[in-house]
Amino acid sequence: MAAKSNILSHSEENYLKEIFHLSGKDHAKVSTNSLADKLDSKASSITDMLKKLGDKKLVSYEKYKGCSLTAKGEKIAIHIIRKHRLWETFLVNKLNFGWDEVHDVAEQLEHIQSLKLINGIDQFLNYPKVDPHGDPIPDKDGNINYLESKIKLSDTGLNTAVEVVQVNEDSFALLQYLDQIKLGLGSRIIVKERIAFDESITIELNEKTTLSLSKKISENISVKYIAK
Amino acid sequence: MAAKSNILSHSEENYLKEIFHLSGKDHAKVSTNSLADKLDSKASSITDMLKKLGDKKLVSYEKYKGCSLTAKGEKIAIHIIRKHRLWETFLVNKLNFGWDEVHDVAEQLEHIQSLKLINGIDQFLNYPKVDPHGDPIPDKDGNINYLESKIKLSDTGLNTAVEVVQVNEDSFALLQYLDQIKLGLGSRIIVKERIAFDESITIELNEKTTLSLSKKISENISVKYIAK
DNA sequence: ATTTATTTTTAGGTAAGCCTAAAAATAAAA
DNA sequence: TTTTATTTTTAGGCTTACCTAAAAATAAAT
Repeated sequence: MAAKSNILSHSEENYLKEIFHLSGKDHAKVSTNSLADKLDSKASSITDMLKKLGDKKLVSYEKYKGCSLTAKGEKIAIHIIRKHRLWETFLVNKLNFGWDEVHDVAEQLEHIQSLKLINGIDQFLNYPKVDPHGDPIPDKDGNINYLESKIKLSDTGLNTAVEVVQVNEDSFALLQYLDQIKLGLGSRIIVKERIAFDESITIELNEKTTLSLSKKISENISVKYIAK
Repeated sequence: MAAKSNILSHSEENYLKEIFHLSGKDHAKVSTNSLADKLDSKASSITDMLKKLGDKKLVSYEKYKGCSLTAKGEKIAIHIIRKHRLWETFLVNKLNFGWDEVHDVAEQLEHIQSLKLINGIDQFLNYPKVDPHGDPIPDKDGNINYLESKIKLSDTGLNTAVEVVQVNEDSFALLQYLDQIKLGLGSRIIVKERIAFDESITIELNEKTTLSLSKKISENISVKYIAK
């Protein structure tokens, strides 16, 4: 019996990571098409890979029923996400990358195989809790400290002070725009008005600027309420 | 006509790097078998790849005549070596890796694609000139500052003070042994005796220890003469 | 100059990870 | 419930980067 290698390909790692993201906190089943979408490939390719990951016991997969991560698969997914977020933090904090410049590089760095390296980076950064977009960084045991009181800006009540705690890192264009209007983690916002027609909002930003944000933007920004 | 992608696979990059190393400063032709040896693969695989790299104009290749890098191929090879050595330096200087622990991780990191990243690391390290094994780090334009007066310990004259400037990074066992006997970059050595039978040498190390080194070890350590 | 040994190439095959097109299963609508 | 639409899977192909075994070219030895 050949010793199973235990080392996963970049592709396999990306599948696990994406299943984790799509599955969400409730560990919901993930459909073939949604994965194809996120991974920029075709449904038939997804089916192939899900079979393989199923055989390796990293994913629970039943034909036509979607998939979810096993404990083993989830552990690996979380470790990849840990690496991704630590590298992003390193790039921003130590090498002066902008928060809009880190994603692609981190997608490469997350596949580097070395516990000593990533734990070294963690220590070097003094064990950061969140990455430059406000996403929690799993610790070396895989624990993730979710901010419970996090709420989407699109769901925020009117005339209440909130603080930006997280933004979606997936869109380069969004991050660039937020940079431009000087909206970042820690920014203070009061939603002044919500327009029924398109669900856009008018906000007061950092006690200074007043501006309008589309629904699409406000859905990708998360905040927490703060004592005023 | 399809736009050629310009991005090389890890495998292609490894071939270029290895051809550069085997070719040496005189740009000698590299044989198929010597590459197969270094790359841990079979001659037939090498032939396949040399054809491909030849088509891409990264390598000059004529059947049965060996290969050498084109200007374009050499530029890429040097860039990969730059990345490898900068990462090794980062691991040792910033993350407290031992010089025997960095090779495998650097082999992975050297393939990360981002000029901003590697130039950022270079700056962060304050533009180091040599890596932890004493090998010169190419600058961002590809210039390599070879130490002209470098000489192998195996070729050093008797009773003359020399200083260790470089050791071969390829062997984990060698680096570990050197660590053990406390021989590192900057160590001072005087060769006291050379045994004709096996060409082993007896050295005085750091004005303290006296010990014997095999020919194989002394060939993998380079030194320069110093004023005593 | 032949013969022998070594090196290199060709021919044909494999596994991973993707693809398209067609078939099958499931979900939604009439 | 039957039809229609959507989702997912199967079947068969492609490319990359390997492999083995056999053939061809080159180098070394007699």
